[in-house]
Amino acid sequence: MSESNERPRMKIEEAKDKVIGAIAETMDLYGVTPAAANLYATMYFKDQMTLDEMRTELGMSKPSMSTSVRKLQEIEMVKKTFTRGSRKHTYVAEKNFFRSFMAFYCQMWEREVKMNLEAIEEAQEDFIDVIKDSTSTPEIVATAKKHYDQLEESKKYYHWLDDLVESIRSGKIFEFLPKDQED
Amino acid sequence: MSESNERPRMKIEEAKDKVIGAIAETMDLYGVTPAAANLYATMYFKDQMTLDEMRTELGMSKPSMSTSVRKLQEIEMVKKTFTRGSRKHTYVAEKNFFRSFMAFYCQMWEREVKMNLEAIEEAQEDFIDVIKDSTSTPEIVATAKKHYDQLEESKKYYHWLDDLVESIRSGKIFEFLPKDQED
DNA sequence: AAATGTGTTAAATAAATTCTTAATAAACTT
DNA sequence: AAGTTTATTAAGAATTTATTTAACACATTT
Repeated sequence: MSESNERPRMKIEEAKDKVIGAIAETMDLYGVTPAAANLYATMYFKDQMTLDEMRTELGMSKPSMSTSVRKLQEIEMVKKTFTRGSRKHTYVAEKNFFRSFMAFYCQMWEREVKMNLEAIEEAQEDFIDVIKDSTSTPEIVATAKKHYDQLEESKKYYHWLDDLVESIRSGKIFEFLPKDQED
Repeated sequence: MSESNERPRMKIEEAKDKVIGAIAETMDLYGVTPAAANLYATMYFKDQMTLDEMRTELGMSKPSMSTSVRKLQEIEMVKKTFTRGSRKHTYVAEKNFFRSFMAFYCQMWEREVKMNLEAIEEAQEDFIDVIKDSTSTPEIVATAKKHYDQLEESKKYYHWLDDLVESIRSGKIFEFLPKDQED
């Protein structure tokens, strides 16, 4: 077994760990738990993993792996695969960062656009009511109008963000910014 | 004072609160503390604020406001302004979401590109050493090569992300995706 | 120069989140 | 159909993070 090829084996592990550390560190700035971040980074170098393999590899509990892998599935960074003959579920990490980027940011931005535009529409209606209200003093009307206009202006941004999402989803953005740039 | 224009005044506050709530909720998904998120959203409807005004407005401690506003300055969503005659520092919220977007994501992505590319370069050097190492078995060499190629492929993504940052910083992206789209 | 007002830092408390152990449910095998 | 394996859910423990209170430092004014 130990044919003294221990050193290169160790070096491979160290090299992987450098990348795993960097990926995990950036990921948990993305609102992912440390366990999920480590898990994804670990899976990045594996073909596929079962929950038990994850547990032994990361030295954590199985439920922790279960919830982490589910979170990663939600943001489409991990997919469940069908492995014939094994009763255990197997999971594969998305290794194409373009797809991870698309899944993560489009989901996040769409949510942001939806939530904020809804709030803005409601608020604008309220401001209009105040402007039309005869009991409002001129000063109050002026304030309402100012806020209304500010919100109206901000909508441009949310529409732009929506366009950005669409151009990423459709792949059109890669006509503007090619994937394989030379420099 | 109370000329029975209480109702429109209240309605304005309610309308603002709807938007403040939405902004704050999306913001703390961005790795900002609740206090900072609420603070920014509150400042969004104000011309400028001092630390004491923030404290009374949000009902929180002054150090909390101090650290929050500093965090917001770091991501360039708040700027310090010079107010003649007042000893208190005054702060203004960035109200142009395009600029906030630019500051926040460019900073985050640049950091990510830098960190991960550094780790990748180091790891790739290690993999090359393993490949050249005479004590490495063919199987180990194959593994090292596979990982090396996977990292090489991933670099395309980071270069693309870097290009994206550049096109946002320069404003070139708005030639591709205009700010004022009609639909 | 002393004193007041303002902002920041440090330590401690409070709150929230993450992880684990234990129990339950589901699915597959014999 | 019973038993075994696997995954999930629920509840509890522990760590981490956020906020506050208290002390400090700085600056400005008198």
